[in-house]
Amino acid sequence: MKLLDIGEIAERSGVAPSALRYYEEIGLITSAGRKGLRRQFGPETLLQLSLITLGKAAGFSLQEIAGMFGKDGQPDLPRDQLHARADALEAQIRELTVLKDALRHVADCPAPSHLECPKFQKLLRAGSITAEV
Amino acid sequence: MKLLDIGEIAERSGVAPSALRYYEEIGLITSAGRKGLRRQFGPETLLQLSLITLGKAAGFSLQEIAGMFGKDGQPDLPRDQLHARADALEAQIRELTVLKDALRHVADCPAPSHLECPKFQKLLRAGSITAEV
DNA sequence: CTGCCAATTCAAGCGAGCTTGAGGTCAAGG
DNA sequence: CCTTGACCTCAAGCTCGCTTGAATTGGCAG
Repeated sequence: MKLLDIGEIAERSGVAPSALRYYEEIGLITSAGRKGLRRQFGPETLLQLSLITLGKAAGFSLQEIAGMFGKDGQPDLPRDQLHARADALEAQIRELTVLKDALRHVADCPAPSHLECPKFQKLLRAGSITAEV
Repeated sequence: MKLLDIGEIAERSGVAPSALRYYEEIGLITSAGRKGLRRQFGPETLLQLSLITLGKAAGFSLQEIAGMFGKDGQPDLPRDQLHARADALEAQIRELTVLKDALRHVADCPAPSHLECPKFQKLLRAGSITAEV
């Protein structure tokens, strides 16, 4: 099995070496061992980093991401909790869709004040996050 | 026009008063004026806060959110930039979908190591975030 | 008019997620 | 064998997004 050192991982994943060391420190990833002082990572680390990057973009904390996929990329969680996570993601996807539609609306609607535009308000309310206005 | 003071806004939006003051400080929202010392907010602030909350959940920084919708809830950006933002959101939605599917996969796939499961790898690669493994 | 209580300011502090810098080690190429 | 440079550790520092606390003000009910 071919091992990669931190610079290689950094370059191919786009994650800075300092960040990779930090991730290891908090137990989010694990190095396969050391060559001298140098950490050696297995290639699966690249896949894990894809997941981590993905999760971060989604607004999850590193702790939450660690909870979804253990250090080794295996889930620590029981199935139903994973599905619950997936459900939460679906909800978030719906919210993002609302935001996206809101943006498209403001880009296109000629109304003077979007916040007063009924269509716009309806969009937001569809997000179900809206406070009781 | 009915104005609300900060406590009312906080309660109805779920955003803490200290956070609201902070948002005003950084120019993300604007108060309609003061009654004595007390900030008074127009009801449209509640809608703005919905957008802000939405944007935060999506992983945007307050600066980025401010860029999408100006202080007054009106966009500062030209149409095409707004559409570009929306496009970026769509991309993010696709990524989230990948993450969601990945979670469902790990919940259901009986394979010993998901990172080695071809289906799983295909899922990740579909996210197009994956480094060249 | 009094007193309460919600609101104010301002400075300091906090947790997350890294980055930076100083000083040290060591694997590999010439 | 020697140099180079990528790696190491550890502590300190930084940005973001707030929260907390102390000291003060002032709107409003009684």
